[in-house]
Amino acid sequence: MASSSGSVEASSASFSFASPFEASFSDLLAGAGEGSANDRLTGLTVRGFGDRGGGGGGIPKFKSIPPPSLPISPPPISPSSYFSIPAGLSPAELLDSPVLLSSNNILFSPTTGTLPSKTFNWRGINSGGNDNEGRKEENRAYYDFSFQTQNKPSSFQQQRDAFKGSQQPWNYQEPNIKTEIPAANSSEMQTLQLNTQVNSNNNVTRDQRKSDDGYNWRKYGQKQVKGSENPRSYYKCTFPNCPTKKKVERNFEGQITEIVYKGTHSHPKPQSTRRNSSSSSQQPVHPLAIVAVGSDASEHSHGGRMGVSNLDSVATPDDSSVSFGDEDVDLSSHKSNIAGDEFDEEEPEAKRWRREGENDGASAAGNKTVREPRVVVQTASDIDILDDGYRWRKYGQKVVKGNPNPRSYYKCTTMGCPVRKHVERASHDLRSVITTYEGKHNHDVPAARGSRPPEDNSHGSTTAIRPSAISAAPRNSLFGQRLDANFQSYNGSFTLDMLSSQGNYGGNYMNQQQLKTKEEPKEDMFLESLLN
DNA sequence: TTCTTTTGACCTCCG
DNA sequence: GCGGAGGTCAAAAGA
Repeated sequence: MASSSGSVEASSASFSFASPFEASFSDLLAGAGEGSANDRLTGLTVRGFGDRGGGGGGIPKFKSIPPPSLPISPPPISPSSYFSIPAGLSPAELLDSPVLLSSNNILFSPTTGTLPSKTFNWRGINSGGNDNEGRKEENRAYYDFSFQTQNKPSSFQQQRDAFKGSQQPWNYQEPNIKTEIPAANSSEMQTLQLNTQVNSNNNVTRDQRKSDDGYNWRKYGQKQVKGSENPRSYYKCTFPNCPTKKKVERNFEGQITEIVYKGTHSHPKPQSTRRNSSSSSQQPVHPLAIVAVGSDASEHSHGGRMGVSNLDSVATPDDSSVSFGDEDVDLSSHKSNIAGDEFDEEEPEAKRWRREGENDGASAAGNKTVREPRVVVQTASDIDILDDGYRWRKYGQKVVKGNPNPRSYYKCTTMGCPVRKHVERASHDLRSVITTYEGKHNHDVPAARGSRPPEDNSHGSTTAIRPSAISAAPRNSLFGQRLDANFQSYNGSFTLDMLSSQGNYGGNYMNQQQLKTKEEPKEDMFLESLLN
């Protein structure tokens, strides 16, 4: 697959945003290309969705997630947010929509634990930035973002201009974070990599390596795992007696596609002054990378394999105290027959998925569904990675044990595709979103954003929820609140341009709750049972 | 000199 | 018991 890479080096920050408008990518490049060699985009990573197993219909590698508890300062419910909900779009519906889960694709490194103290200086991207000013507005950084919806012609261009302009006091001073701009076309994921670090390429000099998560890691192994073209690196926390490990997978460009943490740090985060070791920490992270957070329950009983079969303990780079016990993420608790699936109530869901996932390549042919669980824990700032390029339809919602937050169930709208996912806010941190993927897509990423999925044409009653509809918006932690009832308190001027201009997703979204698909009585019943 | 990364070999688990 | 796959070790190399 042809690819090019480039990066934007801003004065102090790198950023990423997802562009649902792949057609305008060249525009972005052209626009961003203005400036010095170091300031211009030097790389547009065009990369297909990595599909595990090498098959054409692999699960998209939107697998990066920040560790469960990035020390992101909980955003105040800021009424100052320039956020407005388009007419006809109720906040409640908005809250439920995965569309909102893709506010943007500024993907902070999953291992970055310093987010809270950082500000993102959007101005700096093109104007050279004003750190002082950026800092002043740090508190507003997540909210003072707005973009207009009225002018539709070239949303992407507008976004580009918006980035270039100085209208977004959206500050984030994380000099080392590489961000990417994913977009999708019919069969691949395009990633615009915006590297604001000193280096213009993907390589990071050793001196610049700084553990994003604040911890120090030592690489102790690397393997080429079966079913993945990406090598997997193994890291241990260098702190004495700390059992924490992590696995990092990178694509051929060195971008992190997956991070799996195992264990819990037995120590506080080291001071950042010292040199850190993790080479992965400064590597670009695929915007859709999932930090498959999970650890094997057997961790302490034997030196068994790491895995995501259980979520007994999830080490987070940022907050080692956070763990996903059975009460937090009880994957085995819900035995509901979702959409007709027969769940083995005795078998942990993730484990079951994993087991079934070993039967490769059966889903599309109507055989046993190939399932590859991907538990994604995201902070609100990273929820945009839910923009996986696929289209989802909500078919259920329920509150599961251990988490007062409702879990939304979504199904890939592509006909015959068995993939489902459910999304819920972490009970321990409302700003974290846990997404679990089930199955592998047996099709390419849907075509151009803005176009309606086939189901839309064939089934008038079916509404595709386009998670990426507004993904081009700069990350705004406001989105982190969108699932909260307090979301309605936002009365800013944020308008969902893409919602209205890109395939009428706003409208689709608005109706998602209403548009129960007729062809899925089971799901309706399921939902009803949940609501009762 | 120290620390980190690389990499082949070995170990462990599981079907 | 065997083989495959993933995880870990540890010597060598590199920064």
